[in-house]
Amino acid sequence: MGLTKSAQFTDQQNKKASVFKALGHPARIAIIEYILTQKTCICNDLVGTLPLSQATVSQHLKELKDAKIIKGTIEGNSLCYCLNPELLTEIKFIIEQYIVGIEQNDSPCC
Amino acid sequence: MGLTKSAQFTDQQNKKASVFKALGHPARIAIIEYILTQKTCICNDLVGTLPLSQATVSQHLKELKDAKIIKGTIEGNSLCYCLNPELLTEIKFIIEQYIVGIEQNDSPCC
DNA sequence: AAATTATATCGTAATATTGCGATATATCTA
DNA sequence: TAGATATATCGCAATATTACGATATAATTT
Repeated sequence: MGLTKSAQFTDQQNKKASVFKALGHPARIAIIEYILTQKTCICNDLVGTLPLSQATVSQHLKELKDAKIIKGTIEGNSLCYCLNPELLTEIKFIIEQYIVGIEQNDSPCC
Repeated sequence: MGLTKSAQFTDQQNKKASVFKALGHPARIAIIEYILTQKTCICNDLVGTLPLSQATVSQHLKELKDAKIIKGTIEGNSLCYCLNPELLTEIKFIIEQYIVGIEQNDSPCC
């Protein structure tokens, strides 16, 4: 057991879940919020900001990058990460659809 | 290791992360979407709908309930779960804040 | 009251995630 | 080119999550 039955759900459901999963760790929320405080992008001054080692920060960045929540460009001998507004907009739409769906239920019960 | 350093992040960051974490599993996305297809609330016809056992479905419902994404009321000898529009609206605000934050960066770089 | 139905919880096995030190890779600087 | 700097990846130990059968709880029906 312990193996998520991804094959049994739709691609859409798995895709949505993996984006939310990427947002589901405080370090990754902290990374997103740190990027927002910077006018330009970040490099690994994150390592100085977060209570985590360089290896761990790099791992979290990778997860955010894999989920396309952030994107990065090479900037000399360091990497420059930015938030991806397109993906955040998609997430917003998912949640909005859910809210609209609730409102359309003409007989709410709880 | 493997112990998330929650104490090192802000309450806000931990709270946001735990809501997203609750959304970060395809079964829980499927549960949310199933509730949306029903005019009234659900009980455990979910067990017939999802490829998971009753125990596992109940566990996922508990996580959604703990995160306040759904709320339930007793309905005879079964439980009736509904989505919580307030919480979904909060999630929408979090994402919107991030999007606004990006837009206010006058020198985007990626 | 006994059987049925609906749901929750316990215990357990398996997989996944988190975190870090060590090491690899790649660019920049002297 | 050698050393410094920035980042990624490997390998491992520890904790967390997922899933399920068995069992508990509680209301409903017969």
